[in-house]
This record gives sequence, C-alpha cells and structure tokens, in this order.
Amino acid sequence: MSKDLPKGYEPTQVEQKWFRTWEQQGAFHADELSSKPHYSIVIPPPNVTGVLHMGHALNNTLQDILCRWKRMCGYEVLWMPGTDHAGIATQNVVEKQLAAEGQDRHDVGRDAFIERVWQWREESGGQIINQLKRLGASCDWERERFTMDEGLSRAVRQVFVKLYEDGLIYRDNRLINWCPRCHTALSDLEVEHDDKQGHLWHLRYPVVGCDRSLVVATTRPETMLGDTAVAVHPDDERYQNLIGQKVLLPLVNREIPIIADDYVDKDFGSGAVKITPAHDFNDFEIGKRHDLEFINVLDESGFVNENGGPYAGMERGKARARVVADLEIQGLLEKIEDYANAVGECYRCKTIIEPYMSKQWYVAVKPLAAEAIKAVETGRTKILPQQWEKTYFEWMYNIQDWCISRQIWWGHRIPAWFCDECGEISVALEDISSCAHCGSAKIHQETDVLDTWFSSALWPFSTMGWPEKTETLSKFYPTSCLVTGFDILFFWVARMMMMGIKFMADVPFSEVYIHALVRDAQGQKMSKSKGNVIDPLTIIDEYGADAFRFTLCAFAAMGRDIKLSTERIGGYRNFVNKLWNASRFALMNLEDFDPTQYPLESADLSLADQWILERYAFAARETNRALKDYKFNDAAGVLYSFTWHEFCDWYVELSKGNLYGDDPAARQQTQAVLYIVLEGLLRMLHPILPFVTEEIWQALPGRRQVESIMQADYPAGAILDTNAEDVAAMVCVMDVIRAIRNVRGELDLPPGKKINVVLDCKSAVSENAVQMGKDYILSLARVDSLTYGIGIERPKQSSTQVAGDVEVLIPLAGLIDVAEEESRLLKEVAKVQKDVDFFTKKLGNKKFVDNAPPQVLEKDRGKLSAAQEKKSILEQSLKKIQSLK
RNA sequence: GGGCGCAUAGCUCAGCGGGAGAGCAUUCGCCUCACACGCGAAGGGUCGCUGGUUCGAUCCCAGCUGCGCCCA
Repeated sequence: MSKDLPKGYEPTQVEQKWFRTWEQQGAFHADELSSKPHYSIVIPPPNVTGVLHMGHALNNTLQDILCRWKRMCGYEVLWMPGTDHAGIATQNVVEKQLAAEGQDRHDVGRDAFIERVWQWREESGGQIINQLKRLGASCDWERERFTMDEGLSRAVRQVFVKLYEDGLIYRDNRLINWCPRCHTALSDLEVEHDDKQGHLWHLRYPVVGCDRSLVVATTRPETMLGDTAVAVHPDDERYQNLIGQKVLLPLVNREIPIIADDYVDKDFGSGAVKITPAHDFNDFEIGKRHDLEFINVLDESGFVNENGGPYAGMERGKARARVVADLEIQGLLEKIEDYANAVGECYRCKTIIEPYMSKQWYVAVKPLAAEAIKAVETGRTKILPQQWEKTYFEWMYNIQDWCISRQIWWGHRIPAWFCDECGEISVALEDISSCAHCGSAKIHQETDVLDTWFSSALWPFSTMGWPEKTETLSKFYPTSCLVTGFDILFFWVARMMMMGIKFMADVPFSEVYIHALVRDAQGQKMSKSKGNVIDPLTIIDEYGADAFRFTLCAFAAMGRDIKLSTERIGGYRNFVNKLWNASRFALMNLEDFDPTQYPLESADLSLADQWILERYAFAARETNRALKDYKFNDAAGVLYSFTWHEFCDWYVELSKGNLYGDDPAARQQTQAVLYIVLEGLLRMLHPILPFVTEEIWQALPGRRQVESIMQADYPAGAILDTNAEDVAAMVCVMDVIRAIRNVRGELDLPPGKKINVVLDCKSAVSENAVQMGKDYILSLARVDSLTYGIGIERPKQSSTQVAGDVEVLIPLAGLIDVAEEESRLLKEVAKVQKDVDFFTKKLGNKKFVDNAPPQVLEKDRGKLSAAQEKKSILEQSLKKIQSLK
C-alpha cells in the first residue's frame, strides 16, 4: 500500500480493486451458523432484462448503507441478491430477436422458444448484477437467485398446489384486462390509467315499434357492435314508458332490450347508456344482473371478429372510424364532443388494453389480505414513512381477486391438467400422466404461465431455500427490513406480506422503508421517451461511485422525491476529494507514528484535541440515530459537516502548530488524536463511501485488528473522555478567531498583512481560554502580536469586534481606513440593535413573562443582556472612530 | 369522484411550538507548505394566502389558491 496518495482522488481503479478484494475475502458472505444477531434484507429483484437506472441506484445504495452499517455494528448480515424472470418483458426481448430473423415464437415452438430465452439469459441477461457491483453493493453474491431457478420454481409450484387445495385458487370466465399486443391477460395492477383527450360520441338508437329513439353517449363507438341492451335509470321520468321495450341496434340490426338499472347516471349525457357486457367492466356487471347476452366482437389481437358482421377483420381503431362514418350516413350520429377520460394501457408495451371475456386463473386474496392487514395494524410489520400505511390499508381493504394466468410461454407453467375424458382439472406437485379424477391418460397441461409477481411474492422465503427447512431460513427469516419504492407497494410488498404470512406463518419483514422516486433536475420523471434519463454508470464513471452514493444518501429525505442534478453530484465529488486531501495531510504527518505504541489514556489532551473528540462523539451518536430511523439525509448531513467544517476546517488547522512545532511530546500527542479521529471518521463514513474510506484506511500507519474496514466496528460515541470546560474554552477561542477574521474580511486586510490584536476579556473564564488558546489565535487569525487580559490597556484608536465576553481590538496603526471602519461598525450596531429591540419587546410583554417556562425566560434574558453589552461596546467604539474624522 | 402529498434564500431541499438552516449559485479578499474539486469573509427569506388555537406559530387546526402522485 503506497502512502504517496495522489493529489486528487481517482476513483476508477480504487473502486475496482477493493470490490474484487472484498469478494475474494468473502466479506459479503452471510453465515447462517453465526452466533451473532441477524440482520437480513432481500433485494427487490430487478428484471433480468433490466439495466441499472436511478431508481435501482437509490434503492440499492440505501440497502448497502444499511447492510454495511449493520455489519460493522456486529450483526450477521444477509443481503440476498437476484433477479426476476420478467415474463412479458423477457419474452418480448426474445420475440424481437426472432422477428429480426423473420420468425415468431409459434414458428419455433414452445420448447425451443424457452430454450432460446435461457440462451439469451446466459448471454446477455442479468447485466444489472454487474452494474450493482459497480455501485458497491455488498450483497452475498454467492447466493444470487433467479425466480426461474429450480428451487424457486419448486416453491412456486408448492404454493400453487397448496392454494388450490385450500380453495384459494380457482378458474373463472369473466372480463379481464387483455393486451392485444402481448396477447395475454394482465392483472388490474398491470394496467396504467392515463387521462387522454378523446371524444364522446352520441349515437341514436331507434326504438322498435314507434318513431322515438334513444341517444346514448360512448367513448368507444365500435363496441356498439356488441351491445345487448340500453339502460336507463329506473326513476328517470323521461324513459318510464320505454323500459321493457326494444331498440333496433343500428348497423347490425339486432333488437336489444331497454332495461332499468340504478347504475345509470341520469345526468350524464341523455341519461341512457349502451350496454356492452363483453367489453366493459361496468356493463359486465349489468349484463350479469339482467342476464343479458355477452357478445364478444373482438379477437385476441383487437380486430373485429365474425360477430361484427360487415366490420369483421378490421382493427379496432379502423372499425371505430367506419362505425362512426356509417352511423353518420344513416343520420344516427347525434353529435361528437371533446371528452377526456382515463384509458388503460399495458404497463409493458403501452398498448391500449381491452376488457376481454376469457377463462383465467385467480387467487382469492381476501382471506390472505385480512392477515396482511392485521400484521401492519398490530405493528408486526412497520411501514415507514408511516403515511404509506394508509395507502397500504386502502388498497388491501378494496382488494380484488388476482388474475394470475398469463398467455405467454416464458414463466412458471401452471401445474394443472385438463382431462379430455371427464373434463376435470388435476393440480399436482409432480407432473402427472393420468387424470386424478377418472384415471384417464388423455390429459393435457394448462398452457398458461403464472404472473411473474406470483413468484416474486415468495421471494423472501423462496430465496432462502423454502420449501426445505433450511438453516438460512431459520437464521434470517423474517427479514429485518425491506427497502423499496412506493410504485411496487401493491405489486410486490402487499403480496409478499400475504404469501409470507400464509406459508411461513410469519411476516416477511419487520420494517418496510419506502423511498422516493428519482426525478430529473426539473422534477420530471425520468423516461427514455422524454430523453431526460441520467445513466448511473455514466455518473459513476465521471464522479465516482462514492460521490454518487453520498448524493443519493444526502437527498433521501423521507417522503419527498429526489430531483437529481449533476451539479450536486459534483459538489459531493468535491467532498470526497476533501476527505482525500485531509487524509493525505494526516498521512504525511503520521509517517513516524505508530498507533499501537502510543498510550492515549495518559495523554495530555490539548483544547483542540478535546474539542474534536467531543465533536466526534456527537457525530457518531447522531449518525447512528439517523440511520436507525432511516434518516439517510440526516446521516449524510452530520457526516458532511463534521468532516468538512469541523475536522478539516478547524482541527487540521489547529493541529498544525503541534505537528510542525519542536515539542516532540506535543507532536506525538497530536498525531495520536489526528490518527484516532481520522480512523474513526473513516469508519463512520464507510457505509456511505465504501471505496475511498477503504483506500485511505488501508494506507493508515500501523496494523488494525481486521483486514478490511468493512469488518471494523462502527463508531458508537466517545473515544476518550473530554473536559467540558476545556471544550468550552476552545469554542471561545474559535469565536475570537472568527471575530478577527471578520474584521479582516470586512476591512479588506489581506491575510498577508500582519496585525496586532488586543483582547479585553470580561471574565476570568475567557481570559483563561485565551491564555490556553493564544497560539491558535496567533496562527489561525494570522496575528503578529497578541496581548490580552482583564481590563487590559486599550489602544487609542482601534477597530472593535465582540466575541462573547471578549472584546477584540485591532489597533488602527495606519492599517485601517477610518471611513471603512465607521461603516462596518454602523452595520454591526444596526444588527445588534435588532436583537436588542426583539428581546426588549418580548420580555416587556407581561403575558409572555407570566406564562413562558422559566428556562425560556432565562435564556432570552441572557440573550438580551449579551446583545445590550455588545451594542454598548460597539457604540463606544463608533463614537471614537467618528471623533477621528 | 375518492385518497395522499407538496408550497421555506436565485436554485435544490432540511427543519416543524420558543430569536429562520444547509448545499449549490452570488459578492469581496486570498496560488497560506492536504486540497483552487481549495481557504477566509459577506450578502440574501412578511417560511403560498386567509382565519383560528397559544404568552408565543414557518411549525398545530380550518379554509383557500397553485402544483404533483395514487386509486376509480
């Protein structure tokens, strides 16, 4: 390990080197036989087709921070990684490949197609795994799982069979969401609703046997081909005498009844509505209530079928145009209005979905949901931020049965067989060759596969070896925490809850931390079509993984979306560089230092040493508290200001006197504190900045007890006891230094210009502080000569500043422009006058004095007298200056 | 239509019952022997609007306005 660290931090090689080393050391591996307390997280499995996007980066950075932190806190940590098989998405990828060769999946056949998908997966699937490693993700990669693995497939099958046997899986013929492009059913959740500007067509249907007609309004005129009724509200006076009569459905010339149903909104359109039970969810319900005919007029690709008469063979959009045109010719188009309504789209391909009659498999989720609700109500599982619990409950209370069958090939094939003889269904764990009901060998297996989310729902236990009773399960289930985005709260979290409770008899996780969405700098959702996507890998290349992780952590405030801008990442890159350079400074000054040889207990700590040790203890406590509460931004904030503004800006500067001085004992003592603080700081930062901290930690002098910073203990609080009075003295000295710097800055006295300073102390405490800290003042404020004391002789003409109860006087001595000093003092007086006014008024309010708690009163009185004191000093000084003019 | 959330410094956001904070940006002075991806100093806010509770409200409550998201 070279101690000649380069002047600027260069992340690329450092990151690769350490990640390799950690993997080789087995530092990510979780031991189920360990006696340490467990901490486990299962990764939200990304799609095997996926590439790393900002959402993944945030999600996995947060998980990694938690895992690294807990590991350092002494837990046996399992972070379980893997990918899901993304049925529709993956099938689409391979279908596209085939299309490029002029083929479709039916040309190659089911088995060959699936073979081809596996081949694709071997060659190009799961690249996201390597991308997660670039981020530094400390998953137990040896355990990587895939939802189509043998073990997980076994779990899927077991669950399916059990749910079927328990009567919780059934088949039914009803309306489902159908994607005419993917050619499969979708669950309700897989349909995205988007408000689209469309039209409302008003169609006129002639009543049979009289010259009246009914006007119905629809957003989907082409479905009129499948109308089997017109409905009006039972109380609608306008139509009382028409109920029970018939209208002649135009174009197809079918007579359909006029029915009454209180679902109809009297005030919408004409108050009459066409009913197409086979193509609309509401109409479906009405159709069942009134025992209407269900006429399906579309085929599985969204083309009109033979039931559509002259329109058969037309694509649904074309059919719409033709139907409207034909109605217009016949004078049956009353009017067209602009109308916005929510259109359902396939979440995979954005094709407009079609409510479609078909026979599918369902999970009856209500009984499962009841348990999942109870688990959150009782606090067995906590959802954070808590507001999401409401959303969870809302959905769970209104949950509908889950359509789990998909008409695709890539996925877990449903283990059900239909008997060609008796017509019964046999469901079995192992493939069967004869019907379980009649024994016939004439059976064929269901061709449908299961919704990918069905296998994802088992993830927390299937990945740990279920249905076997494994050591992993007994050590790590239930998991400690799940970190995920709210977009899959229903898709995934809720279903894992249901399945976990059902099959493991315990919740899958104790806490669920829901994080924000990553947006672009303008607050827009990142999307390929908008072209505003920022690629995490490009960011890592440019700024380093550590800077990127710190940015995400600093932005991850609970309950608010993240607007990511590259400028901010640049800012945190600077932070990493700052740490790097402070460490270089330390290393340069620790070359002759051996941490194992120095007895810290007997050390004579300087003011600066005590102060930084006190700040260190504070930072350690606050960081732990923040991480415990998932306040990632607080953790980042505490560490940022401790590192930069306390350690670098102050302690490093304060330490230079002793490090460069000629007192070997003082030098060695300062080296010791510099070493322990930096070493501990690196450990504090490691969960957020894994790479740079390891690189520096390894370069520190001496040997430590563990090979990697990953295995070192996380700082919990103070390293050494400190004396509160000494710490306060240091703070006083720092105030004096700041006051002198303020005068320098305001009066344009460049650092090169040496100045003399007189400090008039108002108390023995501050005099003592100045006495102990005079060297700090001399060097940090660049003071040439310093005199101080209580009631010390004051220079005749000087610039004045007040630091607590120390009056800072800088003799003019030709240095200072009188006019500038006057304007500076006027500004200062005005500032302090505001304070005096504020507190005078506040303390003059009888109600306040009578009611406010004593501590508050005491504090405010102290503030008032301090402000008055400061004001009078400044005013006297101002008078003197003005007399010079 | 139902639900949830957000409005704080030029920008991005913390804070959420006792005198308004950070980062970035801005201005001024500095190549000070770790760092110009830097150092020091400074300026900048009726904390969306209107009421209410309170000795005291950016913070709690109600209403309003504007902007998001989820579900129908």
